[in-house]
Amino acid sequence: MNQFLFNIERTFKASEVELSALKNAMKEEHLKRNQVFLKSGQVCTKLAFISEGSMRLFYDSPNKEVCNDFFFENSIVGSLASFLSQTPSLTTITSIEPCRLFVLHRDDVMNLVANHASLRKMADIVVQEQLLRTEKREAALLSVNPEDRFKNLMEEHPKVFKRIPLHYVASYLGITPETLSRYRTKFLV
Amino acid sequence: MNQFLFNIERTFKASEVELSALKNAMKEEHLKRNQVFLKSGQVCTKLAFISEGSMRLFYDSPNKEVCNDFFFENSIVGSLASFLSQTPSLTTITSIEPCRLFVLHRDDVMNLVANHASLRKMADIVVQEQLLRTEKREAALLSVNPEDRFKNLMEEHPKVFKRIPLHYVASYLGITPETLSRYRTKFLV
DNA sequence: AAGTTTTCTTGATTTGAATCAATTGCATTT
DNA sequence: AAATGCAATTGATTCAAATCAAGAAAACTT
Repeated sequence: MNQFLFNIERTFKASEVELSALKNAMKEEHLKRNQVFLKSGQVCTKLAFISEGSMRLFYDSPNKEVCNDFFFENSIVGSLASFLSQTPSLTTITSIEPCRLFVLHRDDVMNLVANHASLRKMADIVVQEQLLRTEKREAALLSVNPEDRFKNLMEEHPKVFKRIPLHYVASYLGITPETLSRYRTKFLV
Repeated sequence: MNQFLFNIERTFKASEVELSALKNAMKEEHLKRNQVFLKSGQVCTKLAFISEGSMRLFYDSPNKEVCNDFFFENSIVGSLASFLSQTPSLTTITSIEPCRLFVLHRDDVMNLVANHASLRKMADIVVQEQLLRTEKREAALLSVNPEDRFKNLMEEHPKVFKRIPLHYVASYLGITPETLSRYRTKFLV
């Protein structure tokens, strides 16, 4: 949590008052491995700052799970689309490793952003980053072939391969676990 | 423009005052075929309501263009990520058919949403819809095979095939024009 | 209207990833 | 430590889409 608050103070020039308001709203929660944080169909009523651990966000469509994203310590997790629109989430979010979370409930978030300019700015940036991320991901899925997507991920986020089960990584890359396994032997040995 | 204002009045219960504020801020502009509305690298400083015509938003990466989305009359176009963050746009937006636009500049948008609750609500919903749309698209690109993506698009947005050059549609679907052509003969004849 | 360019189609071939099928490895449980 | 179940690898085969290569058909230009 301190890391989070420090980032906010530095990045958004948040005041003491704002920081303590934020701190008071955050409740510590723990998840074991493979526990559900948000189930698709439910409305997302909370966001979490991940202090330790890793999580994944995925579509659990009838036939197969599709892994959309991974989250590690020092990032904020939640279904923004559902959280903002208060409509049922299309995605499920679960822990991968055991997690220490600092949870913010929607009412508190709404109060905080309504009353504190720097926190409003922070919230806007969370949304912007999500928009940028999905825009890039869309383009990558359309224009980069699977093998290069693998190479890019290896280069940009090597820890994904160390901490995330590979069949989830395969799903994230849009390939089968077999193909991922072959890429690994092809490029690592 | 009237269609747009009517929608806003009905959906967001905007008052007379709010509607006329919005109306005053909108400037009519016309685009010929294949004219640029926003070039990648530039900051997106305006949004447009499309009154007539069609547009496309795409990544113009070095090797190939990747078409991310199409827009038709009665929708709002712009790079939200760039518009909100005021960072250079990753995407380019051009007209496909000749367009009649009603353009809103950023300063005006910011003033309108700061001063009018119903317009703020509208802006939030524009962002939410974008988040939902990209979330779904991501999942579709990962979990639906190209042929089914084609069939879904045929079913959900048949006008795309009538009004958009097919090589753009192919790019949107993540396939080559040749493959799209084969799907068409396979399913239509 | 003739010519030029762009878009779309059709066919032959290649290629890369999925699928099918076992096997091995690893970790959790008892 | 043995047993169970899940995860990852490896090999053989199939299949779907890309690529390569012309042509045909529209759509602009002059």
